[in-house]
Amino acid sequence: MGNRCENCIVRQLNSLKVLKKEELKAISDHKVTRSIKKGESLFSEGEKLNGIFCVRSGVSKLSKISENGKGQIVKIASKGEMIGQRSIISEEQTNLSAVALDDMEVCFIPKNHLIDNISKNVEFTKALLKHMANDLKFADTVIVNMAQKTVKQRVAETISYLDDNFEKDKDGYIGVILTREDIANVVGTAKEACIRTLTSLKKDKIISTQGKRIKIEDEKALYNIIQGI
Amino acid sequence: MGNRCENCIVRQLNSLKVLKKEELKAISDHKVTRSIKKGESLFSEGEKLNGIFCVRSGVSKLSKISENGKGQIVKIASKGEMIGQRSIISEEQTNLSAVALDDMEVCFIPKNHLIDNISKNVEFTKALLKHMANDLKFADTVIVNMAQKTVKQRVAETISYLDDNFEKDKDGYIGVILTREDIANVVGTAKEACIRTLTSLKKDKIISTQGKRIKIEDEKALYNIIQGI
DNA sequence: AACAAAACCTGACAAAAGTCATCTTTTGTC
DNA sequence: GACAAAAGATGACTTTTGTCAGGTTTTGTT
Repeated sequence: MGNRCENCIVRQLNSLKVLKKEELKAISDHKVTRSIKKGESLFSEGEKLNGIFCVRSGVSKLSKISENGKGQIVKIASKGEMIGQRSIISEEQTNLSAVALDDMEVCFIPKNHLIDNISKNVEFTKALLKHMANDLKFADTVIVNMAQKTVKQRVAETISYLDDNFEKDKDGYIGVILTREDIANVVGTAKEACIRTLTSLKKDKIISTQGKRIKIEDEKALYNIIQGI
Repeated sequence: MGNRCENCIVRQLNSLKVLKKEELKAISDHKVTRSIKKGESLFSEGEKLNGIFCVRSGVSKLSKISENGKGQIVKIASKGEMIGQRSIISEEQTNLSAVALDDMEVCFIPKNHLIDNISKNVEFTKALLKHMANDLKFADTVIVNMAQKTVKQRVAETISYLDDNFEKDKDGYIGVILTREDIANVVGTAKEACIRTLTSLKKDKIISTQGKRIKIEDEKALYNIIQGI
């Protein structure tokens, strides 16, 4: 396997970037690169993880199943994202499931090599800490949105989020392809309500679609909807 | 001020417990103990904090105002809780407001003394990291609940949460006194819907109330409601 | 290209929750 | 203890969202 962490561009995007060359080498010697096909699962809720996944390419959804059986997507993770850090840090089974939305390439980094670094390298721990602080802030915002915004506002917000955080394709469409049901599961609503909302946004020329692909046509109007104007 | 951190019981409840005696002394020399009256604010959304607050007694609500003007309570913090850590770690203005629900006693610990410890003491950073990982897990659960549970389930969940996490008074009532509106703002619903739900729970002898005080009468039934049974 | 499976869409209706208006009770203060 | 202010409660009505049932289109596979 010629993919050394030291040379991996993905690393620049996450907390691993603060590690020194030797530390990265140690990790690289023990990591395993895996290919995951669209629809396959990286791990499931309740599993005990033995390490984290670093996404090299492709996109994964992280979701949690509620008692009533509906799944809630809590995060869409793509290139550079590290998946599973939280449960490694708190040393407990994972509270989320991860499923590939694309064909993916991920590196699996065994737990003990990370824990070594957490114990020895304050910079790394600090980087993780900052990252987690940001996740937490984001989570607070999501809670407020869930609690107080309408389905339409949340759909608009989700589209805007995807547009901001993932590259667009050649035609200007948002580069992550989600089914309507997946979008509904991000938004926290029923598939039908999600479809209806998208239809209404299309009618108002705020977005356009082609199959599952979505393009924003009127950014300002979308923003106004998010704000509830 | 005779209250030295080294001797403070509250410290046992949070990440400060891993600090060594000398480190605590340094913090203690620079902390300021403050009394905050019921209804007063510790800080407001958007403020830049110069340190964190460690709660010695009393209870505070941490909330976020959404664009439509409604407040969402994200956390109820009581004895031992450290307030403001997140924004100190990510070095940005706070995303929450903190208001006292009780008369409170808090210790203000200036930022630079904490940052010292974060940089020098890996154990402390690790403790913070674990704490934040737990907060994040909890936040994920709240997101799912908000997205997928009914108001009744969420009200029940909130009562159960308060019952589990705060001491009860002599008569067995939950020890945190929230207004109906505050409960609604935790649950993410309107005051009226919250009141109606509590009324219905009373009718079914699942809880009883006396003024603002709430007592759980039928824990099992409450649990079933949370589960949507 | 044909087919099946999956995903998408729409209508009709039911349930949940929000809003407004009004009244009652509690709380705090003089 | 009287009073005003705040909080609680309830009814009537509207809006939002969920559910079910039925179609259509897209996608992937052979």
